[in-house]
Amino acid sequence: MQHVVHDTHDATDPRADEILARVRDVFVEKGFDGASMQVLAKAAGMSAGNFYRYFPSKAAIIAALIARDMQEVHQDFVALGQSENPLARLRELLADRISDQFHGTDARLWAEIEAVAARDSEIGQISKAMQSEIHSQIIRIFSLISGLPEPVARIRLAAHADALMVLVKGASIRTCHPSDADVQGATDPMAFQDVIMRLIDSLLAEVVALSTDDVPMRKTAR
Amino acid sequence: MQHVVHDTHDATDPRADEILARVRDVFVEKGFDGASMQVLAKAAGMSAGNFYRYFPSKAAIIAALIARDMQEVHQDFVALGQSENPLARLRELLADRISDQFHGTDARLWAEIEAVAARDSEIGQISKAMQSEIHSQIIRIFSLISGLPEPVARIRLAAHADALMVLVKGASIRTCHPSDADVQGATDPMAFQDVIMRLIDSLLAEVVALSTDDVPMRKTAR
DNA sequence: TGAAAATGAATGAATGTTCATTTTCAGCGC
DNA sequence: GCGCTGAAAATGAACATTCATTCATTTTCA
Repeated sequence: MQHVVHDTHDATDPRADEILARVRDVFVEKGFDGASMQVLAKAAGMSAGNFYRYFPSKAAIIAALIARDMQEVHQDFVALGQSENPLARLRELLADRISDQFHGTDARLWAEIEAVAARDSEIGQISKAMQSEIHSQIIRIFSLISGLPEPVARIRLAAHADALMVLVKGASIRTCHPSDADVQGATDPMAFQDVIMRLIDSLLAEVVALSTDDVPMRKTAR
Repeated sequence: MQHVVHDTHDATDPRADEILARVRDVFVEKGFDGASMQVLAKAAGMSAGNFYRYFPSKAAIIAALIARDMQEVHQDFVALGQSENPLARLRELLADRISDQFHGTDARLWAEIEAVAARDSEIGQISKAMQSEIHSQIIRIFSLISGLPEPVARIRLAAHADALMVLVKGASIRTCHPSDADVQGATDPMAFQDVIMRLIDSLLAEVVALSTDDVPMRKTAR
């Protein structure tokens, strides 16, 4: 986890950033509807009333939370693009995100956001914007590692980018499942991550393969 | 919980079943906390008070909803096991579940349940039980198509089963995303499903490969 | 001193759940 | 058919609680 130095003045109020960091866990534990403004305010270390000076609504908090994550991811991708071996670095980054002992709570927050996004249109749009952002970034990297010009990659590899997102999100959610003390169904996490990584490799292999292959649409020979 | 004959009323009140069918959409649209008991009761065509004669709590409704789905999935798998070409049938079934024009709302309900399961322990346990059920069923099919005895398959292929579940769930959620009228990020659904199916094929290929391969744990060339 | 920051009690709306009451209706003697 | 009966089915108004949001008041501090 190469934590990029958080610039104090990143077009974001550092105070708000501090609040978000404290508030995040409450959302993870209690969910969107489960976390009351009073509790959130207390977690932020201030009174309920004052809390509204920073975030005019609960949805706004989630929105800011998403924006914060988006920025982080964005920076990761920028760094990725500047790397001299983007493919290898991408693989590393994905492996990290799947093993995810660090951002383990991220997955639960994502699940929460995903559910909320389905009914709250404001959050829904922001969430969709974030997904779209990430998708674009992946396409950019795909363009790099495949050698295809970006517009072409955007057309041919859009589905691959989508699949990659599904894989990583699903795997990270599965990985950080809470209280897996079952003797029965407990799958070895390592083996699971290995399988997922092999799937990712298979997907990335297709991406690089499409750079040499000129057929835009291949009828799956299977 | 072995082979229960799928009689028309399977130890389940047909009335309750009818109610669940009507109530389901409300949960899909409004979410767990968003759907009030009053609204749910109205959707079921009865008063709030009477509603409690059928379901003692909101969580109980979700629980019953999950149980219903589980039964459905269970039957699918039983039929799968009796098929004479389980591998091909499994592929078909997965493809169906991914394309999912039918059960499109299922995915959103799943997302909702997943989020709720993280904070409501009752639903969490039931949800986990369902996942475990499905996992077992998949293992059983894997055992069939690989030729490995079931206990062995349960050990060697647990991770594959997990990965398969992640893939299918993730893909179906992504597929049924609402209002994808964007000109920008709209990925061709067909292409997406193709990629996912190729990943699934890759996974299933590993499953059948492990039947001939005797190495229990392979260090992945890293 | 005065504006910004912060408080916390109050408000009003919403909601899960309960319950006293009413409705429905099958059985039954006539 | 008819009135009676009693239990199950159904109602909808209340209850207690919770919670987002507001605001008059107090504190901070440059």
